[in-house]
Amino acid sequence: MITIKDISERCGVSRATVSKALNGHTDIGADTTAHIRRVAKEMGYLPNATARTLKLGRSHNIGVLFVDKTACGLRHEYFSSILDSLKVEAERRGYDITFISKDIGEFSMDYYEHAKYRNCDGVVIASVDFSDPAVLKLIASEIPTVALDFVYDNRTSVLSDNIGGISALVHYIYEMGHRRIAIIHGEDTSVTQKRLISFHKTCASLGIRVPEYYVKAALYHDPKLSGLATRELLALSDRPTCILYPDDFSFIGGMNELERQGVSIPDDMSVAGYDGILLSQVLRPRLTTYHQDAEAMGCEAAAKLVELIEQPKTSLPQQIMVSGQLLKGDTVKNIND
Amino acid sequence: MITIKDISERCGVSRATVSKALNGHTDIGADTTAHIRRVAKEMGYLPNATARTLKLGRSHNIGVLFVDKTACGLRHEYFSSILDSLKVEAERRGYDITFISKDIGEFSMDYYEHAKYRNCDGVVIASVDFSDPAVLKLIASEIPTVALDFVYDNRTSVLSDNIGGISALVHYIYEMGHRRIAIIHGEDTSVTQKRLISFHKTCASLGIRVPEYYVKAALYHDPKLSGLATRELLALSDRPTCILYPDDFSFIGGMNELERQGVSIPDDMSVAGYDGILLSQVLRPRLTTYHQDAEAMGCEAAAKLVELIEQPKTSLPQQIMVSGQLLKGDTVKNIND
DNA sequence: TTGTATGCGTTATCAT
DNA sequence: ATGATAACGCATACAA
Repeated sequence: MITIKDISERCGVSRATVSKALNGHTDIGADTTAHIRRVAKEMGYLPNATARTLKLGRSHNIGVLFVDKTACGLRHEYFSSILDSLKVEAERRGYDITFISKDIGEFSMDYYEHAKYRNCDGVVIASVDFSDPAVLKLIASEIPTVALDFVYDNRTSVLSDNIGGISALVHYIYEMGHRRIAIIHGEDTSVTQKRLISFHKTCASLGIRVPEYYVKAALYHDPKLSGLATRELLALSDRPTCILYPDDFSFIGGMNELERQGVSIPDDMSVAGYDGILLSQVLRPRLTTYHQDAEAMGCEAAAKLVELIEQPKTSLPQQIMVSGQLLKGDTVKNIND
Repeated sequence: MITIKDISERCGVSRATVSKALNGHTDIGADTTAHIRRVAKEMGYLPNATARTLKLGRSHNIGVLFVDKTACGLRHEYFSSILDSLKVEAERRGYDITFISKDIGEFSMDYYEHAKYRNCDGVVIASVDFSDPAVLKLIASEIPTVALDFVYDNRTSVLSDNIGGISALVHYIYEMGHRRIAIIHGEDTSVTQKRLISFHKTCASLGIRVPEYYVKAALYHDPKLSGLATRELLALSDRPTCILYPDDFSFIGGMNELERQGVSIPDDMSVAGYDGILLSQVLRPRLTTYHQDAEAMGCEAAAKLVELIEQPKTSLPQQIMVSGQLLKGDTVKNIND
C-alpha cells in the first residue's frame, strides 16, 4: 500500500507537504504540488479513508436502517428503489452507504452504538418499527438523521404524499362516476392512518358516504388477506363499485378473487392499487394506482442528510414532502350514466 | 466519546491493560479484567472500528457490488433477496456491508480502488457486467472475492443451479405429456447460455426435437419483449404446447398476450417461469417455475467470503452450487391422454 | 513556501 | 500481571 510517507520520500519533501499538495492547499508551490501529484499518480497512491476518518472525525459514510419487520423489507420494490437512489445520490456527494443493524457479531449493539462504532456521519431511517426504543435512542442522539415516511420532533423527514395520493385517487374515481368506494388498508402505521384519514376526508368533501363495512383491514404486501377482504366486499348487498387496495402487490389477491367469482375488471368492478411498482404497469388491464416517487425520496433523503452533516449550523430540520403521480391505468371504469 | 484512555484513567491502570482486559487476553488478572469491563460498561464505552481498522489492517467490512446495468438491479427480487440474506449472515459473523461503486464523489475510482479506500476485507460481486475491466481488475487483485453466478479462474463463486433448474422444469413438463416446448430467453449472459444448453441437452436426452423457431430471444425482466415473442410463437402453424419464459416477471407479458388472444392458461397453453419470486406464487393459476434459493446464495456468499478472509491459508477457491426447487404450480397442464 | 511535531483510538511488542 | 512505547496513515497547528 502506497502511503503519503512513500510519496514524501520519493519526492524528497515532508509528509506534511505531500498532504497539503494532495488536498489542494494554496500554501504549497504550484510546481511542487504538480510534481507531488504526478508522483502520487505514478505510484498508484490511494487515500486511506480509515486514517482520514480517525484524524478528522468524519467518515464520509452514511448508515442506513432497513430492517424487515415485515419479513419483506428490501424485497419490497418501494424500499429497494429508495435504497438504490439513496446510494446513487450519496455516492455522488462522496458518501458511502453502510447498513446499520442490531447485533453485529457476538457484540450486541443497538442502532446508535452501531452507528457510532462505524463513525457514521449520519443515518437514514427507512424501513423499521419507528417506535422501537432503539430507534428512538438513535433519533434522540447527536447523530444527524433523516427518517422516511415518519416524523420525529425536531428532526428531518422525507415523506411520501400519502394524503395527496389517496386524495388524487379518490377524486379520479369520483370523476369516473363512482359513489360506492371501498378501501382495504394495511396494518396500523402512521402511513396507514394518513391514508385512511385522507380517504374519509376526501369522500366527505365530495359528499360520498362511506359505510363502516366499506373499510376493511388487511396487511401490506399480502395478497391473501386482500383477497379475503375482497370476498367480504363482494358478498355485501350494497356492493361497492370500486375497491382501493393497500398496495399494488396485495391487489393481486383481489384480482384472483374477482376472477374466481367471474367479476370482470373493470366492467363489473373497478379497482385501484397504490405504489405504482413496475408490476402495476405491466398488468392488463393496466392498474389504476398512485405512483410513489421512491427514486426522488431516496435522492432527497441523501441530499438533505449530507446537508445536515456538512452545514449543521445552517440547516433546519424539516419535512420534505415528495409528490407522486396518479397513474390512471384502465381498472377504473367510467360509469357516468 | 468514551475511549480506552478514559477507562484507564478511571481505573488507574494503563491503556494497554484496558485494551487487553477488554479483548480477553489471559495475561491480565481475572479481578482486574472484571473490574475494567464493569467500568467500561458503566461509562458506556464503545470500541472504535476506525481506530481498530487502522491499527489491525482489518476493517470487518465487506464491500458489495450491485450495479444495475439493466437499470433494474436491486429492484429485482432475486438480487434484493440475495443482498438481504448476505447482510444478515455477514452481520452474524461480525461484518458490515458497504456498497462499492465507481466514482465516489468527485474522485474517480474503480472498484478496486474504492474497496481499498474503504479497507474492505473482501468483496462480493453480484449484479454487474462481469467482463467490465474494472471488475476484472478487482478479481485479479489481492482482495478476497466471491462472485455470484459467474466463474473466474481460481476464484470462489456461488452459483445458482441453472442447469439443474431448467432440467427439472423440462423433465416435469415432459412428464406432463408435452413434446412441443418453446423457450424465450434473456439477453446473452453466462447464465442464459447455461440455461439454453441445459434446455437443448435435456430435450435431446428426452428425444424432444426443438425447432429453431421455438427458441426466441427477449430480455430478462421485460414483459413487453416476452409478450412479443409469445405472439410469434402463437402464430406458428405448429404452435408449442408449452412456453418457458426468461423469468417470472417477464412472463406477465406472455400472460397478457395469451389472454388478449383468448388462449387460456393452462388449458390452451402451458407456461413456466423462472425465479420463484413472491409474485409467481400469488398469481392464479399459480405459476409453474423454478425457485432460485437466493436466500441460501447470499448466506453462502457471506460465509465463504468470511472464511476466505479469516483463513486465507486453508480455504480453497471453489464453486458452490446452490440448488433451487421446482414449484409445480398449476400452469402446466397434464396432456397425457 | 516548507518542515516539525502531535494526536486521532487502538493494539502489539517488549520491558518490568 | 502490568505498563511504557511505538505504530497504523493522515492532517493540522505552529515553527522555521
